[in-house]
Amino acid sequence: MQFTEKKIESTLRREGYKLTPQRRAVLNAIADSHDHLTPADIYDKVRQEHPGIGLVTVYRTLDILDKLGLICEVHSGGNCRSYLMRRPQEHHHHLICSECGAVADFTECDFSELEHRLSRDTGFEIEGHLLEFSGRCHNCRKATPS
Amino acid sequence: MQFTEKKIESTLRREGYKLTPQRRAVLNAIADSHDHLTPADIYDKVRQEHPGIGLVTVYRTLDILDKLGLICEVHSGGNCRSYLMRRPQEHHHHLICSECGAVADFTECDFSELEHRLSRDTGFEIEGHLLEFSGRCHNCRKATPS
DNA sequence: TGTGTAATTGAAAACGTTTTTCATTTACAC
DNA sequence: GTGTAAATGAAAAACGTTTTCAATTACACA
Ligand SMILES: [Mn+2]
Ligand SMILES: [Mn+2]
Ligand SMILES: [Zn+2]
Ligand SMILES: [Zn+2]
Repeated sequence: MQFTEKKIESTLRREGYKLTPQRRAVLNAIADSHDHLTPADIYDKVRQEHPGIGLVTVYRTLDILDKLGLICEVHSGGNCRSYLMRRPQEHHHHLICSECGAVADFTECDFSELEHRLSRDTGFEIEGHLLEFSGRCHNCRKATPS
Repeated sequence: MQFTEKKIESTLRREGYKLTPQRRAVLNAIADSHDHLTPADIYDKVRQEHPGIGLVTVYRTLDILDKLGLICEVHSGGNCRSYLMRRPQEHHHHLICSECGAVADFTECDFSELEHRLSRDTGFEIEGHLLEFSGRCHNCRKATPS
């Protein structure tokens, strides 16, 4: 923990970000929890020790920490829905371009083995799954080869 | 297409829902597109033929169609983030309880083969993936065995 | 083919989350 | 210490979504 925290602080500094008490507080809130915390969760936790912090600062700090790869953003259930016609036996998954948002479909996914194992290990009764790959699509690769 | 549409209309009726022009319009908007449409997308499309429809009605219709299993909701990128500390080499995935939201972690995922194939077929350069199982957790199963 | 009624609709307002704006404060290089 | 650019927080705007409620409408039934 302390190790990780030190490393994170030095990363911030190295990237030219100032190390403010607010950032430290957000960092600690996340580090102290083994759960996923929403921005609001983090705001609430941080305010206990640090009343007066602005929610805006929490958002800004999260953006930075995420951009630096120090925390990771989890795509949790909520307001990010889109819909499509359910066509029978058309279970499929997506490849999404991180640059332009282009979507390609694919259908391959065989999780029967993994589902058995997980079910046994966790007691969950598995009902469905979500599989998504992200990457750069053909067009974006041509446009800006990295 | 016509077939699917007819089936859907009869399903609505069978479940006691009235078949209004607005519902038909939302249905057609989704059926006509092979893309995922957000509620706002659908609203825009529907309004072309059916100005005066309320966005509220779109939302309500989507809820119903989803509940009946006629369309499916896709978890697309957007505003549903939560954060956790990125611990090195801790790439992992989630099992999420659809009833209480409990989360269990697991680490197994080997997509190297699939990634190769997808990359070849689609031209995407794959950078990452998201895998999530949903189901009912141990506690929820004990509480309400289905 | 009317008629009654419960379901459905849309305007408006409320809501929760995230972003923008801007004046004030602060970290830190010198 | 001092100067300066970066960071903060209050407030308001901007989202996407839900609630409320009076007016409208689909459809079962006479
Ligand atoms: Mn698709
Ligand atoms: Mn986890
Ligand atoms: Zn692209
Ligand atoms: Zn549960």
